[in-house]
Amino acid sequence: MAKIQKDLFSKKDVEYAALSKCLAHPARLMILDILSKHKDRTCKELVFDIPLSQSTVSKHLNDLLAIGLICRKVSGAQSLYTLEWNKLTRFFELTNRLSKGMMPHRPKRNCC
Amino acid sequence: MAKIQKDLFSKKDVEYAALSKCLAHPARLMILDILSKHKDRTCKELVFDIPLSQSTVSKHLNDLLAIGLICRKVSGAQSLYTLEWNKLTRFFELTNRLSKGMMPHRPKRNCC
DNA sequence: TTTATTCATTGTATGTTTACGATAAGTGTT
DNA sequence: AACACTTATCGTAAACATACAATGAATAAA
Repeated sequence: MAKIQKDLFSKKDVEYAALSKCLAHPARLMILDILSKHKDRTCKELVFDIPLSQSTVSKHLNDLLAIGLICRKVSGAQSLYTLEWNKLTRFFELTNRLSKGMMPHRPKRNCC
Repeated sequence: MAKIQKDLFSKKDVEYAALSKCLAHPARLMILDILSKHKDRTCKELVFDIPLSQSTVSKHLNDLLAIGLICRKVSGAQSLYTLEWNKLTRFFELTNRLSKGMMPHRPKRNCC
């Protein structure tokens, strides 16, 4: 019983949780950051910047691909990765909505 | 070798990844949402709203406690949980900063 | 056609997460 | 003191995540 029981929760929460999980690793944050500052990057270039093995970086790229945060284009012997801006924007918008849904209730003082 | 190699990445990325991981489960999102709309909640009340067992909800509460997103006050036989607004605000601010650091480079058209 | 380059995938080891039932530990009640 | 109530923790099990070396597959270069 390790799998999250998705059917028990709202679609919105499940989607946001899945996106959050993708941002829950420093290497994946680095990849997104690098891709946001360059039109595209090859796997090799990313491996050069990220202090992990080629196969591990490739795995992280797969995770980001799977949820649609990045895109792959094969070009000869190499793979070109680009950022999926629409998906990233969606995450930021969802966070904003979440923030706006919670923060209005914020009290003047905290408890702890 | 399953542990994230924290020393290989920036403090900022490690902190943001840890916070993201806490938001990466629908049950924990529910807890934060409920606590944002009520001054405090007992464990029992949260268990009533969340479709998981008492011990599992308690575990999620511990995770949120550990990173400082919520606070516990013992009151007689029960535990009162409250939201740590400062910590939640910090997450939203970090996301905003991340967004601002990435989005300026957004091109007019996407690749895929 | 060999050889090198690039990258995904496979195999493997280990640690973590999710989940529940059962139990323990505390408080309040009778 | 005995009982019920609330909650944390322990024990357990299965799935998932992290990481690397090795291998495979495809392209480019010699």
